[in-house]
Amino acid sequence: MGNYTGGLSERKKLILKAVVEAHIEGGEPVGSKYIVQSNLLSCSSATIRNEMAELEQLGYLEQPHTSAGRVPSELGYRFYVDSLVEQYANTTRDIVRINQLLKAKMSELDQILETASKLASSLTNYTGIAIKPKVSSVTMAKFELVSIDNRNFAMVMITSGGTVKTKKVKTPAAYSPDALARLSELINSQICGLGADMITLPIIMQLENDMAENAFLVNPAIKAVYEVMNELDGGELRYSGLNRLLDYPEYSDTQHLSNLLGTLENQDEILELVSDPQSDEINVLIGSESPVKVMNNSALVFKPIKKNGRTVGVIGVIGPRRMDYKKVLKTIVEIGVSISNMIDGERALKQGEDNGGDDNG
Amino acid sequence: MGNYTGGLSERKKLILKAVVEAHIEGGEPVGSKYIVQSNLLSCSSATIRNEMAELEQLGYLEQPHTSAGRVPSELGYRFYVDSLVEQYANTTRDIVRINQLLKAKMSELDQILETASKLASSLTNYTGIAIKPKVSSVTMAKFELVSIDNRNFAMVMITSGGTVKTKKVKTPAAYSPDALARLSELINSQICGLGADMITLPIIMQLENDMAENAFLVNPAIKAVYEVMNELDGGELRYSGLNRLLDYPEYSDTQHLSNLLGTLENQDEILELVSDPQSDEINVLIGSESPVKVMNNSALVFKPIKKNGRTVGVIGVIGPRRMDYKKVLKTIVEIGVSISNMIDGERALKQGEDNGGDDNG
DNA sequence: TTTAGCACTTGACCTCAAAGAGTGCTAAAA
DNA sequence: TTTTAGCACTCTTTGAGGTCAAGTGCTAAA
Repeated sequence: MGNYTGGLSERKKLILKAVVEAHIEGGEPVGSKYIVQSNLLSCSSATIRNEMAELEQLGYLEQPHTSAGRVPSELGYRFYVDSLVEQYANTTRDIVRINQLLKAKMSELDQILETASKLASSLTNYTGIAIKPKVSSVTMAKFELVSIDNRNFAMVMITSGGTVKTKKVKTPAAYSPDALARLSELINSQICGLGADMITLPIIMQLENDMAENAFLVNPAIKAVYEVMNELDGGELRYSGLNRLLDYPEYSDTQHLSNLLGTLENQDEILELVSDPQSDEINVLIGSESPVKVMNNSALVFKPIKKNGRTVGVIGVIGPRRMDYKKVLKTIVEIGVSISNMIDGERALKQGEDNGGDDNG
Repeated sequence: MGNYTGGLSERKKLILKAVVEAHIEGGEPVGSKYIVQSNLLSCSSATIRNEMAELEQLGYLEQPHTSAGRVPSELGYRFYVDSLVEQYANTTRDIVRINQLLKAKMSELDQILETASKLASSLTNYTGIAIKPKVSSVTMAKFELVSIDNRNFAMVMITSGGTVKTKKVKTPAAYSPDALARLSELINSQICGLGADMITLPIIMQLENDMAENAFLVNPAIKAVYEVMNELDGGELRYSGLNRLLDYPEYSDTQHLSNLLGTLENQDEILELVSDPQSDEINVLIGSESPVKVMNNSALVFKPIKKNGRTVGVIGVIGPRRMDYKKVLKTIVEIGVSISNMIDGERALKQGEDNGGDDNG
């Protein structure tokens, strides 16, 4: 990219940019006169009108009705955002402040992400999202079985990613402490390192065999392992600042807002959306670029959070299509870097092994 | 109560009930003519008008403006609800279906409550809430320390209530397996059974003393304990069906809706509200009966979930003041019973020490 | 290629009158 | 004493009509 002009004259670009920014700010169609007043250009409104008519024909602008000003089309936003992305791809300034805001009692990733989402929301005035996304190929690194009473024990699992999960297991019959210790031993030696799809029936039968008269403990335990793996696989999705949606007239249509809220709550669609990012850096989905229909009038900006090259979370914001992309991109990039610094200790940006080389624009 | 008439003639009660139900259904002021048409009463509209005028003077009805019909006042709803509460206080039927709906992959209380909230929302068409409420006097029953690597370990804590919580602990220096075992031993003997406010400095210093050269492990561990206790203390609050709020014109005022969403998201106020129920059975807060100002036009119906006499959660719904209390009360009671059955195994309804008796409706 | 000017279109907004719903009150009926 | 019919009154809702301002497209001149 870099010098790719997109087929637009320099003046058209300026006008397009002016229209987009004016519309983002005001929310209303932008007329030729307004552009002239902002004197970014030295020409008359008639000239602007001609240019705008062409921009409309090219698909960058739209006209709600004959005598209204112009509004950016999806393509218009896309053009605008692409130019911004170049600009912000490698921003790392101003992060000090965000670092400070995030630093409060943060130790677990979940908490970091949730706080980050709140932060993103309050800094941008849109709705923030935080996701612990679908992580395929989770394996277990370590098990510990903790007795609660002789019919219940807690299963503590540490995944390859370092996440700790616990699950209470209720056994069909009373067990002895020895049986539990033996089970722990076996699971640690047999199951560790396996993914969900590698724990097959033969392995389970072998376990039952090895447990002899305590075979009844195997099934509930394995079930717990499965459940945890699936839980991790599902991911968790949290929003903050949902009420900020209401600040924008775009969502004054009750039906539309209702649909959006419903979709957001359902989680599945959104999770799928962000679990499969196009870029490892910042992603921007404008309107119908998102496969979720109800988001046709909205935009979604998000950024995967990586640790040692693996995606461990996502942060972002959701808002109207006429989102203040400038502010949002900046904020999300900064928060992203800040989180990376936090969870990776010093070496925040390690050279990716297969992430396709360099990323300095 | 039972036969307490509330000072109203039987006819006034009938009229009040008719007005409330008509308004709940239609959302609009109810005129005298409408009441006549529903022929629950055999008298003319003029008579109804006289009665309604009196009901208004008594404070049970309100008139939005001179030539509109009547709308129930808060007092009117309260009267209506109180009569319903009598009716539903001991319902236990129809629970079979709810039982089935809840039975999917339910093992942990968190999951049960969240699913119950969704269920409540979809059955009533209002917004469902599920809460693991503020539980003061949490103590720890058991600790287990699981090594991750020589600078990190996971702390597994089982509370007096049987909840299992884990916390990752990062140590300021590398530690030996022996040190960890020793720490585990000490914590289990010293901290178990203590509440958050009983872990005092002398105790911590004693621990450090006992750990000798491994004293550096004590502080991070104790910090983790504190964090878990506070977490439990805070409770967790989940909503489902937020979009259903939009089905009601009461929330078409954007500003109002925004405030409500903000309050709901903030959690603190709502948690406090439901953590201190007036009744162990079903609670109904109508409009300004709730101390949360933004809920003046809303109603909150909730029911504590008890296990062995201790409150372990809350389920309920939030909706407009003109809520279909009949349906909601029935639904919440039924879901509540269903959950109780589930988490208590067989003896779902233990003879309350102070819950007062039988319940075969 | 740019600009000035003008006719035209369109949604936003205001006013006004009519319609409709529901009341309170009075006087007659039960 | 209670209920009912009838009527005048009040207030909101709705729609038509008219004005206004914004912004355009187009033409002709610079």
